[in-house]
Amino acid sequence: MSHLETRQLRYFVAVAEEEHFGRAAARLGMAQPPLSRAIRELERQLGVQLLVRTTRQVSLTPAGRTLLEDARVALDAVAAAGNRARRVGTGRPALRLALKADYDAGLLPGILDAYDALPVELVLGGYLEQIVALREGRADVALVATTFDGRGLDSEPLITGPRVVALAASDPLAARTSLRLSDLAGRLLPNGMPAEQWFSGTTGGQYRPLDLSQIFNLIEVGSAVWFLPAWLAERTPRPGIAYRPLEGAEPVTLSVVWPAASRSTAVAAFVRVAQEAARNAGFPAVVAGTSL
Amino acid sequence: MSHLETRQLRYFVAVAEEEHFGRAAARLGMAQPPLSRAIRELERQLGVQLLVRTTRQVSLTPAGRTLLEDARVALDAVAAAGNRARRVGTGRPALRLALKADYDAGLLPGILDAYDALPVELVLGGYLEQIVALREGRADVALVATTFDGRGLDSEPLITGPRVVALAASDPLAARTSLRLSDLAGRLLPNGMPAEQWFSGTTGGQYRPLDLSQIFNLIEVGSAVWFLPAWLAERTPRPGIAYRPLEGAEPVTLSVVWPAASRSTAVAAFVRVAQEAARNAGFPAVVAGTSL
DNA sequence: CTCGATTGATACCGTAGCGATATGAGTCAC
DNA sequence: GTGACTCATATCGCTACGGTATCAATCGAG
Repeated sequence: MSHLETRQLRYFVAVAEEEHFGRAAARLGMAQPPLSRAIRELERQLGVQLLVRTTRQVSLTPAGRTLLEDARVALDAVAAAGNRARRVGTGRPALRLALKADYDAGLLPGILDAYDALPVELVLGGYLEQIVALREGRADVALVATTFDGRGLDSEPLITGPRVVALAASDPLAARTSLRLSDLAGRLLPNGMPAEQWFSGTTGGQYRPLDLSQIFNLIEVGSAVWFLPAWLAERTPRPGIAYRPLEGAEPVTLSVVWPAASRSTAVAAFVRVAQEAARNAGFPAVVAGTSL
Repeated sequence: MSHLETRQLRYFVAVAEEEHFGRAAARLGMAQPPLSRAIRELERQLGVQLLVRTTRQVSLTPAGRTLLEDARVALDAVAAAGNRARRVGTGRPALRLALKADYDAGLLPGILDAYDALPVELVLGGYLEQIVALREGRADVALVATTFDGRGLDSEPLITGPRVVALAASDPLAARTSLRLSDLAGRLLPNGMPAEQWFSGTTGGQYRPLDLSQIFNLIEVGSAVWFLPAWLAERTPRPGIAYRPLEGAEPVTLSVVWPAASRSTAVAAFVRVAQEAARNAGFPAVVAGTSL
């Protein structure tokens, strides 16, 4: 029984995700025939059929589905091993904190002030990049503002607040004291996504991310609305923008997240400091209906 | 930047564990020169020195130590991915329960009776084999009777009881109502290990395992003593053997353990059934000093 | 100090296996 | 039925992996 190689798993993940040999091969930067052969060899090695191929469709068998899940975890673990070793060997040690720009609710200065165990490097990125950075060992800890797939990750909540909607002050809807999602049907988010799709679990892969100032520009001129946590809205008052509570939306929790396998004392200390900072920040329970 | 392959990690783990290229090559079933070259290439890829070589000694750098740890985790994850896929694809589904023979505290029949989600396959093995089987995906859940390295594993306690010592009924020490570890200095355990080493964190790799009947034979004739959980002793009364409480020993907890990454409902159901069975078994809080 | 033993590095070679190109075969749309 | 699409097969070239032979450095014995 020969050993599995990460190359085989990478190839399989590509095909399984694309459900298409040609696209998977393109994504991997190789031709389709050797990819087909590699997958066939993988199936022979495992003694298991992973994919059902017709000439028009590629679909996963149950074994393929479990392998897809497990292979992603395994590939992350391999990448993390390399990244962590590379990092320990080169450069001075530092705690790498994955952060979404401006999403720290004002806690960051206090945390960095109080955290003296190690210098802190910031790894900026959106929600998905944060999680991937943790899984691949490119970040040690993250501040994350959404519910997330917690496989292999531990977290502690820091602060919680309702979700609010940001719209142009001149918008007719700004006259209302609170809004519902259905009020915003037909409006667009800053990234171009229809507002009513926001809570329906879209990946957003096809929508381009923007930075905060671009977002606020779009909102001010009335060409977009946006959903954001109240603790973020409080910190960014803008004359041309009105924030209104969004009824029926789940509250948003800012959490500190780290790999469950981590036994780093530096990470543990950071978590403690962050929790302390959140308590001291004294976020009041924001009452729904408060005008921000 | 090229990708890490499991072959590179396997080679590195072998060299790092042996701290010797020749022995590592032998263990891998290959010649030494290509192994040296592979490690050098791995260091080049990571841009980090992993090993310090002199002609007489190979030792790990800090980066090498972290890579050794992470690589073992990653290799386990890869192996688990393959094993789980192989298993899902072939044969009927079953819950594979890793078990140390006779260590179920009598809970097993009740659990198997109540567990009807899936047929259950038993995977027998000692403590270490149980943990490895879970990590490599060869078992779904285990009943474990020792504290263990919980990295990547979740557990729930089932029952707890004091540790007792088993010795021949004719042994002079059997006249005492309770014993301390120091009373047993010079005695041997059934596997040949000196009794006083039992709690000093030995790996026991050099001592051969025995099955319960062999163990009890050795104890009956007075050539060995043994430490075991009270809930195991209760279930195996033997005329020629006396059980005495062991003062100063930690209580032993029987736990149900599973991979933290598992989201299998079959495993979750098993855990619930096992906890229920443990409650119903009505193990009384065993008072230290009780004669068994 | 010299010599042999030990151990990792270097040089060189044969080949397995990986990936590319060309082509075949099955299926669907029209 | 024909053309487009998609995966499988056939074949070839080359990379890179592993083996053998040898060198170089270190250490211990005498």
